[in-house]
Amino acid sequence: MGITMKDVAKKAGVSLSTVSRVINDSSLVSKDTASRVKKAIDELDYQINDSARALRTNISNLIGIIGAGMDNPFLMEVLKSVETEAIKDSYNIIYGDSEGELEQELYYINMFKQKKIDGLIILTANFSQQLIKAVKKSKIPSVFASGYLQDPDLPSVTVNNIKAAEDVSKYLLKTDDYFGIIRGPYRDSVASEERMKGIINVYKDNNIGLKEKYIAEGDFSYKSGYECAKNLIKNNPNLKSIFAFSDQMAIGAIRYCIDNQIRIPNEMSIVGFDGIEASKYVNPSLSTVFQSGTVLGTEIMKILIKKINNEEINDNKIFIPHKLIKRESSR
Amino acid sequence: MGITMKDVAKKAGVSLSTVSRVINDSSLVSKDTASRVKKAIDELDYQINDSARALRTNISNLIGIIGAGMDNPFLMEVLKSVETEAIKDSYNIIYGDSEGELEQELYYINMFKQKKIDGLIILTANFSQQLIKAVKKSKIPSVFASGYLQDPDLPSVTVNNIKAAEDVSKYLLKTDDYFGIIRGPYRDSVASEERMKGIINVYKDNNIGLKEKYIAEGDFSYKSGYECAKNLIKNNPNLKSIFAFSDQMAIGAIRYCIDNQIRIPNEMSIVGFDGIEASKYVNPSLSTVFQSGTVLGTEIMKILIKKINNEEINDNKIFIPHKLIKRESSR
DNA sequence: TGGTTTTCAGAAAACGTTTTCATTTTTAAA
DNA sequence: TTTAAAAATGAAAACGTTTTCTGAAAACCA
Repeated sequence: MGITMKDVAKKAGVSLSTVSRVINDSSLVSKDTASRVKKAIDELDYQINDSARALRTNISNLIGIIGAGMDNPFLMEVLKSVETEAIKDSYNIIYGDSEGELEQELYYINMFKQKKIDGLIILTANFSQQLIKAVKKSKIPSVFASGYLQDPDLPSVTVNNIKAAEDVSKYLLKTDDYFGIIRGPYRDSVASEERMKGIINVYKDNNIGLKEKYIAEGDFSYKSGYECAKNLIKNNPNLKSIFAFSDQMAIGAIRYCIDNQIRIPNEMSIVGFDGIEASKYVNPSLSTVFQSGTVLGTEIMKILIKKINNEEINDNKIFIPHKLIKRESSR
Repeated sequence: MGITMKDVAKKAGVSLSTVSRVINDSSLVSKDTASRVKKAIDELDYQINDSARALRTNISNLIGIIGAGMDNPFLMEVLKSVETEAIKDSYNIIYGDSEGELEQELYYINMFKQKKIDGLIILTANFSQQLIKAVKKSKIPSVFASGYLQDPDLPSVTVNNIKAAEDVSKYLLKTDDYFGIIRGPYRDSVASEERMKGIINVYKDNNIGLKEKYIAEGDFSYKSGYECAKNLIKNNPNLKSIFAFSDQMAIGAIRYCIDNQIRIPNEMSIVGFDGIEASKYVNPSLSTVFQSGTVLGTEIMKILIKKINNEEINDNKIFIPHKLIKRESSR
């Protein structure tokens, strides 16, 4: 088909080995021949064949990402950041959307294994024990995002969900006796569980009972935020505050209040989570726990590349900073 | 390293060729041996090596996407849809974010060529003539999204930008003599130019002059929407309506009005473009031109797969439907 | 000068598939 | 039965790299 190393070798009057060495910046080739080879490469517009190289070296320069909930701007920011970091080391991102289904996750792991990916990133809001097991079994260097992992072998990079939820809880309980919670899905939800833990901590510290009826289960979407707000408010007529586990759900909740003439923040305080760009612009602007998707992505790649290169990792449980930002949607 | 076809062959007591045939569902292998081979594959948990296969067949089952502006939820929806379609045909998506820089675009094209991608999707709001030329030169089956392409060889899938802009213009001119425009970047912007054309058509039909001062250049972000609204309103004290070329910019513009006690829609009508999910939930809810990112993605893949398979394509300029949705942000 | 090290370059094997071609076995036809 | 055709299998080459091993040339040292 195209131009191969053979053509370059012939044109430059050297052997295949030499061309290969030039391409890989091997030291054991003289400047003279190196430049001659480079010239030939340029003139022929030679492109290396990565399949052949991958076959021979068992290195694909591919990093797989299994994601879900990509309608979430925060995860998007992470994805973009990961890509930006990856390309600096000449890694390409190969992306699969599992929609949170285990079956699909396993399917992608399989595909990615066949593609000989060098590293794997699990970028889903939830993950099940089976997934963790499958990732471990695959032996692919991996990093989990968005939830603390018990397993000491598997690195995770995430905001400190417990601490962040504590911050929000303390803030809301300053003006209120209790607050409604719009959490993420129960199933396999690591991050949501951690945040619940933080809330429970603060409730306990204040000797308040956290009742079941304060809690609604959403799926991080605008729509579920809207519905959950409706349920919470109906079940708790005196409710004055809501903590939603994503900005999108918080915005949905705001919309419910607006549609029902509930004034924010006078009659209802709403706090979100993530600090997506939109949170600044919605009306009322949204109080939220800011975390940087860009930082998250960068940290993920840092640790993943270390794993790929078999470098020492002193700490494989990374927490990225978070900050409670108070805006118009809360008192 | 791992299990290879050789191991399977040995275990099943057949030759390499036979194993290969079983894997590829070749008809010329007896049911008996086929099931024997399959059993061996299962028992050994054999995984094909895609590098080797790609080397031999020159088919990678990889589709490259060069994207930009992935903070735009609409493009994200397209990306997700493309991935969902692709996986149905066992294609994996390999994604590069060019940030709209030609240099990076070319870099990715190069990388992708080396990876022997089977197809290429250009998913950027803007594209330059150089990019088009480079794509064409690469000989990779390609599809452009989000702007009509002159070149008869290159397929494009997009909303009918001219028509959509005409719809909005007519709508706004019903209650107004003119309106402000927050457009996309001038540089290489195909979609923005098309929309401007639509606006100009309607202005001409109504014998109105479209003045320079009605136009502000944004970059599709919330922030630029905010800034552009500021400039437009300052330069046109009597301005009553704004048409923004993305929902994000429209939401930014809304925020500017709110911050400055300009009542929407009484004193200012605002119409966006894309119909992202958030447009329903913001306050006031946003009038916008809805287009389906999912449909766009599906159509892109349909045509791309045809190109990859060298199938006849009767029409390689596809327009997807759009619909002007009137909500609270406009009269 | 002769010998030793260092530097540079080539030959050839290997990576794991697919596929062509040849061969054997089975089935069908006579 | 014998022969021809069809079906099933195997051997081996090929895809385009990297890398080990070996050898030649150049540089260094005494």
